[in-house]
Amino acid sequence: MLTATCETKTRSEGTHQVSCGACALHRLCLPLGIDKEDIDRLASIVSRRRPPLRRGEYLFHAGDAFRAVYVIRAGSVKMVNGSRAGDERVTGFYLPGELIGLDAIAAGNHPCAARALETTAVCEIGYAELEALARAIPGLQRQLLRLMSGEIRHERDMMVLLGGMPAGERLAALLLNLSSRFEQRGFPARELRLSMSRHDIASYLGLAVETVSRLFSRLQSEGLISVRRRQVIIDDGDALARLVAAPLSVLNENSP
Amino acid sequence: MLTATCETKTRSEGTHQVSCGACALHRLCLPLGIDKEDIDRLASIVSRRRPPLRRGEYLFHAGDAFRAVYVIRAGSVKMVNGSRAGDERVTGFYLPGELIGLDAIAAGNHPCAARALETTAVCEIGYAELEALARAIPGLQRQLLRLMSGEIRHERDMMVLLGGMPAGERLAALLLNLSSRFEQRGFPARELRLSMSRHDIASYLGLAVETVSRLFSRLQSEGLISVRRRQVIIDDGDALARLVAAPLSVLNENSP
DNA sequence: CGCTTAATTGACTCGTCTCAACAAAAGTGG
DNA sequence: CCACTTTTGTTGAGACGAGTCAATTAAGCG
Repeated sequence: MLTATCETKTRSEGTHQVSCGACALHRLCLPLGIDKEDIDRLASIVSRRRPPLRRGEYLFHAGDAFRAVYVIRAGSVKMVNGSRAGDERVTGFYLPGELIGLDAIAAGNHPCAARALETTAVCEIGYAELEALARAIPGLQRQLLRLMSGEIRHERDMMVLLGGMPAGERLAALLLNLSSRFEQRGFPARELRLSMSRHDIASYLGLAVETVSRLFSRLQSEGLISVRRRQVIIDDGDALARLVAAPLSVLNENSP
Repeated sequence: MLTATCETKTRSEGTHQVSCGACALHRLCLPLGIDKEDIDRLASIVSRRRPPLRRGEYLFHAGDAFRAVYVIRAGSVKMVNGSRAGDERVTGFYLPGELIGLDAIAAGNHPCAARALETTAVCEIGYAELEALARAIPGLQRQLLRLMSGEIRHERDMMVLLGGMPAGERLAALLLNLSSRFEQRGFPARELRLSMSRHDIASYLGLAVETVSRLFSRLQSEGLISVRRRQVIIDDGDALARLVAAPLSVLNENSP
């Protein structure tokens, strides 16, 4: 196994072969707000996982013991909640620079599985080491807390979306969300190449696959987007945004 | 104003009049896993907010600058998302010992308002101080991260609930959740005195008030609970739990 | 070039929302 | 303390959105 040997060597000699400081994603990731020298200390506890995951492979399974958190380096990942097939639900999509596994701290094991949507490379960070280093580097602690706080906020927004918005607005919200995250990463904001299937999208948005498919068609026929399979072009982002912000029913302020 | 004077005095002289170590809630709250002496340091940055909030009063509003986090000492609070009336949505209910405000760290202001459901007392903890102290006390940092992680996990569970479960199971899940949290706090697990209105419950679960009302009636007629207004008795907790765990459709494992 | 999987579209069904009326508490003021 | 209004909760009838079932087309992939 030539490959395996090669990979092993890479790992043993090059835990921080490419420093976090030199990483293109450092503005989105843990290093944000950390001094140059401290970044090297961070890099020293980051290990790149040897072979990239291929489409469909699991980074970890639901129930796995929690040892490390991961940052997507390239590719994308979906979080899947639910042990047995059938009640499987996608709870999130993660792009390069995003940190996953933080939801496992409390219980000590991963509540969801992480599964690659395409060929995906990740950085692995032992949690014990991360926690210790966060104590030593104030900026790291701060950024870690910020990222977790942002995650809470995002999940809450999704709660509101899933709990109250009609199907069309859910899809519009997802497209806008992906668009802005793509843009942050240097991809064109209006040309999305979705790595996830309609099935994944439907599961994430709490809809049936058929509904998602119909919605893509409808948004296209209304001139808001152009769809060709997983290639989506946002033609009228403002209209999409207006959809999402749409005030539904007009209720009055009511007591406590 | 005798009361006001008294309260003011209490605050100025007794920021940590009742130490966190002596607090009945310390097993649920930040002090968990912290040494006795360190608890005093924690107590020194905790201030009790002077007059308790009365039903309907706000602890903070959506958009308020983020300065502190709060722990419910007594009473209960709802988190309300949405600026103007109409798109108001309840995103959570918080009981004694629970920490709120962590979702504000990332953006620097509160995304949701916190509103008292009944007479409610809180502890206020300046975030700058908390962050600094977390660096000095490993156990505190750990507990803070654990709490945030738990919050992420909980919000995610709610996402799954709201995205995929029928109305009846949503209500059942809420009742069971409240039941176990009541129990942790020393209240009887099967006799719930709900502090929130049907309207709040409906908003939280993403349902219409009428649907919630009907569901209470239905669960009662099925013998699972006994309802008299906000007094709920859980007669068959196992049946409720079975409802929640119910596997819906049987889908097959499907690729990436 | 078949075979399997992914995606689209149509017809019908069902759950939940909306509208509307009503009942029971809980305040409010004379 | 009682009539008053205002909340809060319950219940019914009809409408609509989204799910299910089913058939068809278009891609991947070996």
